[in-house]
Amino acid sequence: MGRGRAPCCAKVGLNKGSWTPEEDMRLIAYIHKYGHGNWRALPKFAGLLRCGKSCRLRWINYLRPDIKRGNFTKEEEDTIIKLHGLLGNKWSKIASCLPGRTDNEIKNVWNTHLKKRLAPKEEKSGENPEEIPSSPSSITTASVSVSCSDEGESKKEKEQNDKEQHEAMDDKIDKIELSVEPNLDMWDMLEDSSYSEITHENVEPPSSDVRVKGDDGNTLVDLPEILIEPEIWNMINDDLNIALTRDTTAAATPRTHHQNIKAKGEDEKERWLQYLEKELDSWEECAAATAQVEGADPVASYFQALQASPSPLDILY
DNA sequence: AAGTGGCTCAACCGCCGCGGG
DNA sequence: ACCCGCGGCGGTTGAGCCACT
Repeated sequence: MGRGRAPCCAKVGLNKGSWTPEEDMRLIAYIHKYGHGNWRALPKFAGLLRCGKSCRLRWINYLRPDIKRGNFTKEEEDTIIKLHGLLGNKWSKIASCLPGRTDNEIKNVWNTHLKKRLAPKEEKSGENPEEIPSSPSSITTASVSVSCSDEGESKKEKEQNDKEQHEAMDDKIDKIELSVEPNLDMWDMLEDSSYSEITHENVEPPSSDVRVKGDDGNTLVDLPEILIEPEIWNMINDDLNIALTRDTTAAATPRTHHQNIKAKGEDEKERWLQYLEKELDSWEECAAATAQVEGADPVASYFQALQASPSPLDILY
């Protein structure tokens, strides 16, 4: 603890453990519509029985649009190894150099795979791979030009940090080459669609740009942008593909999460599009219905409807 | 088929640094 | 100068999965 501050949230009455699809959807829909200016307050406004930290972690490590799924490539592993040699256990810094990968993921990969893989070499060479090289000589064979991004930072901070990092690196090394993919700046994309950070001083969330009009042309209700932007659905694309690949009528062979991720293909994409269209209709129906009731929550209505008519999400979990 | 041990990874925990009041 | 709230980070945990016996 820092200076005796209170816990980030009152633990009593809050959900812990694995996230349910409903919680995921609530978080996605809320963040996509209102942003996450205040993690502490977010669960309250999103109707989630989670602490802010849990929401933040779930978003950053799993629900973010630019998360890359699947196994690490050889290039990515090499990058991690090299950067770990440079930076040590600075997982967030390493992650910033691997677009689509999270610090948590990298940490897991290091602890479960790379560390062990390097262990035999360490025994042979007598070196400890976890130690940050004390001198540039230990990495003289490499030559790196790193393009890192710290997505959570403001541009000013980012520039400053980048400068400091590069200066620090320059002190340690001459030049190291890493194959780093071009940064995927999904945040820019999201921010363009009224995604900017907000504070939650008022109980009422800000109004949306997205509205549905009634037959008379009057605005009926603010809708989550999930209605019109398929990109947001990509966040859960992989998981939904799992559901869609299952044969819901026959006794399909159960498949693991990893197997399903690998099973993606054109057929799944087609079926996904069909599901998307169907699902968007569901949202519109719920939104139209809740529009008749002042203060009604379209998200809540959506999930109430889901209980009556299960979607692939229900099959998935 | 059942038991078991190892592995994976999502999630939690506690601490730290920063910035605002 | 100090206090406090918050976001972020790194270490750790444990449930679920899988391979092997």
